[in-house]
Amino acid sequence: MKYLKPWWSDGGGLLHLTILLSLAELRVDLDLDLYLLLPPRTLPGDELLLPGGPTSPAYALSPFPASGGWGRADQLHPKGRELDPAAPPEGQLLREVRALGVPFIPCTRVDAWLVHSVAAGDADGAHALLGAAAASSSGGVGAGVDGGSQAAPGGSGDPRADPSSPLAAGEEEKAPAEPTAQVSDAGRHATEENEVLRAVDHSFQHEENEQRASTQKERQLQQINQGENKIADKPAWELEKTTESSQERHQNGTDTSLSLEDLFQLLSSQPENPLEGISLGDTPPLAASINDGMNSSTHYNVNCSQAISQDVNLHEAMLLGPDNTFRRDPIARTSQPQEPFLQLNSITNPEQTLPGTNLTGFLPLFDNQMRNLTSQDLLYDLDINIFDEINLTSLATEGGFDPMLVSQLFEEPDSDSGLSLNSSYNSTSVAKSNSSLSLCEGAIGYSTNPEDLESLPRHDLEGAVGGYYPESSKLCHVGHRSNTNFHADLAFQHVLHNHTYHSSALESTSEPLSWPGESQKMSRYLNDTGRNLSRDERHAKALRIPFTVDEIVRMPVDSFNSMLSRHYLTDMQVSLIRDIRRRGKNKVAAQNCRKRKLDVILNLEDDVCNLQAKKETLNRERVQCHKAINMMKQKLHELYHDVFSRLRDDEGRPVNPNQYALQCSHDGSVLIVPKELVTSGHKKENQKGKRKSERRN
DNA sequence: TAATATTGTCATGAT
DNA sequence: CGATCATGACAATAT
Repeated sequence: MKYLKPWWSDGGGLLHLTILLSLAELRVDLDLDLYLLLPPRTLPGDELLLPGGPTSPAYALSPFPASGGWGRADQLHPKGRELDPAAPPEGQLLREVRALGVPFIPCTRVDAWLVHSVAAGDADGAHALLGAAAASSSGGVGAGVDGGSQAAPGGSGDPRADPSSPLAAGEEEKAPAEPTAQVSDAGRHATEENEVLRAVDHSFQHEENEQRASTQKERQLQQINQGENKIADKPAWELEKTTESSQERHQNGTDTSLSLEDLFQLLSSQPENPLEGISLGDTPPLAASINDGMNSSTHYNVNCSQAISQDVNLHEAMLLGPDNTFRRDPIARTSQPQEPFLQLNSITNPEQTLPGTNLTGFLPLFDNQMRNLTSQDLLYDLDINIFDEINLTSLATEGGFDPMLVSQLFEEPDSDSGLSLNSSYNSTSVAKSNSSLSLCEGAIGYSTNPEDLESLPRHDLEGAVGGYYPESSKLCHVGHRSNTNFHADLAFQHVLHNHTYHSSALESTSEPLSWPGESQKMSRYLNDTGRNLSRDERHAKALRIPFTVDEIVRMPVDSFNSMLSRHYLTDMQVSLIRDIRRRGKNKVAAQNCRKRKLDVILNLEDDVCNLQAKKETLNRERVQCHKAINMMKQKLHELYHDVFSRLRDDEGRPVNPNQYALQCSHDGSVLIVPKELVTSGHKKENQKGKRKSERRN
């Protein structure tokens, strides 16, 4: 059981933000929700550690092995206090959600249920969600747009209504702190975003909606601040108008998007509401729901790993309709990856993170986020770090395909670190860390939203990108495009490249998740300028390349060529794609090369150390040998003199050792031989030995 | 601010 | 012959 650090774990209201965003996306786009909320690289058996910031609770999500899915709510157990004892039990919005009367679903519960529902075949649930989404797109979900809350903003909801909730028992609630400051802070964020998004959404401007949207926003903000709990039934056109007037909302810093209460209300009002019967402590309904789904539709009878892909299909069915021009590659259909390819949205912009989660302080922040999540904005990249580039692209979009503008972009002095393949710089070391980086890096997807298509000039669609994958330049939605076939390719490629050098840097880039601030590499992309796209990524955006840099680089050559042939790409696009691929490959090669060189250096250093140690050992042995030899010489010398001291010649006189020498014969006898004879004999023996050796040769 | 490390990119040759 | 890899060299950037 390991703990996974959530990517939004920079504390504060991110947990609540995630909840709200998830609920908001339920309304519009289920797959977005999954993409957004599925914890990256989370596997059954993992325990997800949700953020435990100073104002948000953290929970551990345990898998529910009985149903093969993710944990029931009653298996959620608080972990946050273990990490942060000072953390209050739950935030204001959670209390508000609980007070709605619908079964309370914490953030992780929503995630778990979504996975469970779709993956395990809860067709009803999926249909309900789709219905909600469809109704939303057609304006039928207008109910509750006001953002009114059924719960008292002060947390009047009974947190103990659901005994199974980990939040329920005996947890005190923290009162909102400094709502005014929170609101102003959120407003400042909204202003900053508005300035950027104004250019981005230039093509989406509808002046006639601005006034109404502004009025709505003001009203909603007022309701939020005053804690109004009523849910207004809004007509369909109003919701749609809200959707279309996202840009205007950005400008005003307020929003008319659905509140979480409305979303819950919406979900609860569905006749086949998948949430029915699902309570935190009510397991059988969940299981029944799953079983029903499996029985009612084999279409959803997919395993958990297929859920995401299936969800993409649902999304397409919802957004495009039967007569859309969007074409899915049949090969891609059949080659859906069997393993969950979890991606995350850039929705958790660190810059938008606020520590406070009190109601009045947080809702404006949520409001800001919701602006980016409603309708077509839901598909937008929320990372304002790239808005400058998007802006350029937007200009290109609006004014056609301006080569000058593109060339200017290409000539911009900012030569940020080129590619970012990670995205699997999955962070850095993946091995330690991982790839497709978050925050859009290396995983730039493109929307198939027909609204985006409508907003684009026709010649753009035909000339620049091709007719099959029209994407909005404003989009940086991770994994939104149905490139799941390529995900399999990526995985396969990753395996294939295992025989090559496994660069930690590469691994890190391959990591689908990078914790903000964790990697130095990350800081490089998320610098002070807020720029997080590499040069090639920006160029790709500028030229409206319908593929991510990561795809382009990692795709097998066959897939790459077929991809180029399948899409109508301009020469400039093809050239850029090939350059991106070449540079990406070379970057990886350079990383491998450096790693290899470093390893060689390290190995050489090790060899040097080993050889030095061996040399010292040999030196010591040599000294020992010298000592031993000297001792033996000394003993021999003493023995020699001892023998001669005892020898006497025929006349009884001592034998001079300088004139005679001792010589041992073959039969063991010792002879006293004059040294002249010994030396001459040695010479003769040496000559004989030489002759013998010469004969042998 | 200088020094150093890191990283991306290009050119080139090898596979 | 094209794609890819390996690597030295250079430049930009980060530390």
